Amino acid sequence: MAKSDEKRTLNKGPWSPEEDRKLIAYITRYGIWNWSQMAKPAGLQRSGKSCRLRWVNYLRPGLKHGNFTREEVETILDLHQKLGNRWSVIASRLPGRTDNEIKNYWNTHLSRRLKHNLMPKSQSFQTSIVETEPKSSSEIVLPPANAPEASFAETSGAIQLPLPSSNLAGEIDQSQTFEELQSILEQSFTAQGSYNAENSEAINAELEFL
DNA sequence: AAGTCATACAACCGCCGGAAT
DNA sequence: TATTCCGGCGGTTGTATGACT
Repeated sequence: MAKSDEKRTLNKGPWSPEEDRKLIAYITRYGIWNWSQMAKPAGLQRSGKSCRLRWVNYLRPGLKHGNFTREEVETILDLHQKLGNRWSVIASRLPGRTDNEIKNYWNTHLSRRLKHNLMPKSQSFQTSIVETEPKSSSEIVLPPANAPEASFAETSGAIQLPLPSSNLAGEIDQSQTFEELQSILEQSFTAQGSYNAENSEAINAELEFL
């Protein structure tokens, strides 16, 4: 098929649970070797970029989703003040969070607040943070100080998953349930010595919605 | 209840830098 | 050295959902 035809037939938009499952299964079995070439053998009509984005931002084990903790928000504010829009650098300081997630959080929650507070950046954030119920959705609300702390387990970057030679390699097929995939992912992390309870929670969270 | 507006966030696009050839 | 390819980054858009009138 010509490249232009391939481009035309590529899926766009939201990922389906089935596509997620295929990507997880493929990466669990073969690891990450070349995004642009992985999609086809994985059975996905997606661009390599799309696959990479989906994995990095949502499927990768160890990711946290949901509300940012007070510590995380403070870290974002602090680092953004120092670094500007260097989201990937900021994300590297917030294990389990992605640059895209932080960027979205900034754009929807924090930047508007900055705009409304026509004060020097360094002061505006400190004084605009509220710790009670928000008066409007645009107001920054920090979690209580006793909220669970952010995990600092290292989770960023590509992971090394077992290759086909491992015992896990032959265990995945198209009819695999997510419970089974979850188990295999956990085994993958155990095998590489990076599995822990936080990974477990993250894997659960990732697979739950599927 | 229906229509409109605002918000949140998943995903895409274009660009850039580094590695490979 | 020049070219090509790939991965990564930041900006932006599209859409689903909730709030409001």
